[in-house]
Amino acid sequence: MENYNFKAIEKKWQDKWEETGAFHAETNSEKPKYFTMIEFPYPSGAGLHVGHPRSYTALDIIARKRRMEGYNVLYPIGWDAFGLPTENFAIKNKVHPKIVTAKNIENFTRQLKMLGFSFDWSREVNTTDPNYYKWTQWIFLQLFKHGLAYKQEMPINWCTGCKVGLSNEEVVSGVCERCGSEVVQKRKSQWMLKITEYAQRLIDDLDDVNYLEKIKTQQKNWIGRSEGAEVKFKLSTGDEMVVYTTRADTLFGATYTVMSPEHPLIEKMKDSIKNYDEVLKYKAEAAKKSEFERTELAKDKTGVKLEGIYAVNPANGAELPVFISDYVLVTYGTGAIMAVPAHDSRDWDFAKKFNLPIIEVVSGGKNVQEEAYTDVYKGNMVNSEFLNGMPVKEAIPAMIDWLEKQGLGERKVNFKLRDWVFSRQRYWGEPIPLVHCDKCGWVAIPESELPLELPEIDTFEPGDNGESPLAKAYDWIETTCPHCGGKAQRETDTMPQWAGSSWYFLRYMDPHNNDALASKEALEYWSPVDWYNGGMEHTTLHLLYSRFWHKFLYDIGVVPTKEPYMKRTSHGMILGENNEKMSKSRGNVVNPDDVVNEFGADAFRTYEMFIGAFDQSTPWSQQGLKGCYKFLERVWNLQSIVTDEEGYSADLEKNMHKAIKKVGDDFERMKFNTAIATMMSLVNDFSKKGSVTRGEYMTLITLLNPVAPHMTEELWQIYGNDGLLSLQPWPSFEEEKTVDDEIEIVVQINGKIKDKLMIPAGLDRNGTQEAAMNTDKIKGLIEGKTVVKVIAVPDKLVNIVVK
RNA sequence: GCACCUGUGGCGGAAUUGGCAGACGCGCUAGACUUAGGAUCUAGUGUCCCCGACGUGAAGGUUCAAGUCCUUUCAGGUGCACCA
Repeated sequence: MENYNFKAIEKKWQDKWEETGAFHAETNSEKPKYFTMIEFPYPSGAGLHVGHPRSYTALDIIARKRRMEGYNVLYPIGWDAFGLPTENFAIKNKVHPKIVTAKNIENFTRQLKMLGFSFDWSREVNTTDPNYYKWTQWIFLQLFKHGLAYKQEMPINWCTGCKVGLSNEEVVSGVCERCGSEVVQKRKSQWMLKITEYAQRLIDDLDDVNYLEKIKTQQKNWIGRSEGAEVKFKLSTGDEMVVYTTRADTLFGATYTVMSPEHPLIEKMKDSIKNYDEVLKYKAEAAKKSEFERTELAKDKTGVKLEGIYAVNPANGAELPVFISDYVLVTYGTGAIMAVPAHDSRDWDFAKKFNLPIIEVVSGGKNVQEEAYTDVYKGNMVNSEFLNGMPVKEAIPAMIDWLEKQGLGERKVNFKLRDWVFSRQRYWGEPIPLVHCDKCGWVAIPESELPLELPEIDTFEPGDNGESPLAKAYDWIETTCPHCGGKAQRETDTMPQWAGSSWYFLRYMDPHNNDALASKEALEYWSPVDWYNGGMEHTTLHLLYSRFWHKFLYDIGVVPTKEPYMKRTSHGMILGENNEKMSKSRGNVVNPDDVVNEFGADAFRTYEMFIGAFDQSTPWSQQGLKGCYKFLERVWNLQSIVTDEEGYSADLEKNMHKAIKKVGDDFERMKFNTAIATMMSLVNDFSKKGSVTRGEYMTLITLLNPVAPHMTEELWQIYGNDGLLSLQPWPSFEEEKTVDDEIEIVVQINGKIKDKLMIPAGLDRNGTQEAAMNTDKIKGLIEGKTVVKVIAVPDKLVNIVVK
């Protein structure tokens, strides 16, 4: 027996798999299909993080098991390669992002290949490849043609130092994450996508998919559906102010109203507002505040009363003051509210600050002068005329019915979800394939001109005014209008990184197609993705955006399913040994190259799966890694005690069947750690016994193959088997052989364990009870006491209740 | 502030359904082999006044029986941030 030489073994089998195309998926094979997918990585300069392989190994195990179960498996890989870090690196080092990207991809490819994932490399996609982004642009054009893309003035985060637009993630405490300069809001005309049109469907169709419950919850919270009413308030100017409320029941408790500073009515009424100067000043201050400041000052409410104006409460005719305040958002509801300080804590804060009356209309809480009472499940209406005595849950619809009858308001559903800001003033993204013509406005370029490639430019820095670097590519910008043939200019904004990742799973189905994003045939065969695993950090935006695009593509007949992903799971983070997030600055980064070099890919994969509960974050441990290496070595060394016997030995037969069942089930439940623990126990059994039959050994390495594929392939070959172990059938078990003949049960007296005994498995309730009561120990313990009750659970325990 | 998740030995974690808490691994202790051991093998390892009792962040409750269910509470993490 040779020593376990992982370096030679791993290289050998990786080459073999590649030569034989072992993991290539075939469209329209006779076998049932299985499409399993991980989030394709952003090829950063830092290389692979030990967090990446956690997800990749997990679904590699699923993919490999499915192949062994006879499925035609698609387990693809690609690159989400547009994006800021690459562009920033390019600016700093004056290299073309294309070159940086190619280099990073090369490194990532080397690292992924060294880990032996069973990806179908022939289907590799790259979002920055013009043949790929041709179709990203094509989808955008369809959205544009269907009226789902529009241009609007939106504020962006603008770094005064770097002179670039920043994403929200790059703004830390109001300053630029990289240079520390002040970040201000700058208004820019931006492309928007109408995701809000799909809000309801994005909630409803969650019923049809198998996502982890917490993922569904996050999606729903993000979309933020609320049911309420729009209520019309007459103003003293004769204008009408519409407010949105979910608590129509509290209308009698409204003591003032608030409009957001940006509300259009303010300008309309400027002649009636006596303190308009003050109002303008407040508006200017609010506009200056960054999003960050507005939220930071959440508790300290500010505002200005509109002098000379009042609103009329439609319920009781009361005259209410009208304020403007930045705690009311122009983007949500109608941009105006009725304030009920007794039953809303924000209104309560504001009322206290401005000394406004607080009227209780729901009883059941503490003194509303001390604290707002917001519970909607307890309490009854008071001070509310026809609503008095009703519980809140009844009062809400009763009030809305009344408002509708009087023509004073109507039911209304609102969503927190906003339309998707789709423009980036950046170079390294997909060009938006539109031109602006003075005569025709925004016009789509003909689909035959796709892809619209990024122009070659020398400097990737954005302009001083925050335009895209493309704004300086004058030759590229100037073009003719496809509609009227006149002069026109190209759009210089590019798409966000979310674009390419919103549909990449479709491209995997048919990655080299030049006539469509994928053929009808491929889409029909492979859709939907059966199992998609990724980080919890992508479960809101990325998932929502790609579901939105997919629904749109479904509506226009491009894809055959409503939902892109049938099953979505998430993995936890791997932390540094010190229990902190891994980062260069904390000096706790583990490099996969080092691990593989020292212990091999199989040990790395095994440890990544053994490290802890898959969905939980957990710290790295070099010792734990060593333990897994030792386990593999023990499996390897079992060779010295293998017998010629083909089947299972009599004394270990049950263990074998149990293990096959347990390992298979655990893989499916993503309990990889306990699956490996089961195999470790099996190895312990063999060692203890001092021998293992060839049949047992072959089953063990087959079960272990998805986790440690290289070593098990080698052992498979050493034992004279033909073909790849990776393509052998998954071991089967017999249910009846997973049950022991005799089972140890526990005998309790008053819930405390007093005795244990072996009884035949499957013995009924009475038999179990009888056996338990008749041991000498138990007889002695219950002697002289009154047996009140006996609970017998077959195959488990007997509990004797005595007095 | 709101939502979601997690609290179990010295450590990572097990305990699919309410039914033997601590599987498996690490670490530690002792022994064997050895010139040597950061190698390998064997045995032990929740706590305690070691009979027996106590133990799953804390306090209550339901139950014959609770890590698991309910109520309250504390701590940590993640997401969202005045969404009316």
